Amino acid sequence: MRVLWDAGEATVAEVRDALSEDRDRALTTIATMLSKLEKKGVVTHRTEGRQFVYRPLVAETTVARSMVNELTERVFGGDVSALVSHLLTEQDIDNQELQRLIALVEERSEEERSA
Amino acid sequence: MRVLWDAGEATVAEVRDALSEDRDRALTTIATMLSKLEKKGVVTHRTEGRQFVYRPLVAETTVARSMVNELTERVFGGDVSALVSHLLTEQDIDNQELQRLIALVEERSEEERSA
DNA sequence: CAATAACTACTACCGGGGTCGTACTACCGC
DNA sequence: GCGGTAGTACGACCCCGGTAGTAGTTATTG
Repeated sequence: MRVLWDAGEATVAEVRDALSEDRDRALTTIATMLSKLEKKGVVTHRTEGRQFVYRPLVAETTVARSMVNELTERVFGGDVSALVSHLLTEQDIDNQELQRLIALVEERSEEERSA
Repeated sequence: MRVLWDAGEATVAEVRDALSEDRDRALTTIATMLSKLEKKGVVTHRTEGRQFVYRPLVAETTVARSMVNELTERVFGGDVSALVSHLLTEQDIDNQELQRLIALVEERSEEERSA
């Protein structure tokens, strides 16, 4: 998952190490997960010595897109504005964050105008 | 779930009817779901005649908040701006939608300034 | 060369969400 | 009063994601 996105590729042990701050899983747990992910087609591996080096097959943004879409659909009936509105009113957003959001939206607005 | 949010309260049959556009489940399916939801503490029911009338116990915005939080955490490392940025660049947003977003952000910005 | 360590393969288990069938109960119409 | 029906209770499955143990295989090392 995330580890592979960040590292580009990694062995089972490397993935486990990268995840070790989170919690300690058995090595076989990681190996099983990676196998299952491979069976699902989202990662692949090559053999290097006697280890497997795994590599993601789907881009992080692709997954992000589908997850955001799913959430927008399920929770906000597909209305992106409703999601943003929720963000602005229900989520904790400090002033600094708000400034960044304004900058983002304005930037996008610029692009749109020149397009 | 959603049906109860919308209707305020509903019997098993009403929930099934409201969901029937989606797909046809057996009545017992709905009843089981509602029981499980009740055991989880998110809905409750009163008895009216020989039917149960279910009512949500948690607000929709509460659930929305936790789901959005979870997504923001898992996918964007807790960075709300990253989520919005993703929305602006990766998701399909038409001009009209963008205008609404701008209005929303500006409105929020106003409130912030006067606070 | 033999013991051990490093890895993967395979299988199992658990919990949770979703689906339903069967059993039970109480009411209603005749 | 009795049969049928409307409705819930309970338990059974299935699938999936996460976790891990055990077995088997290959390399390493003394």
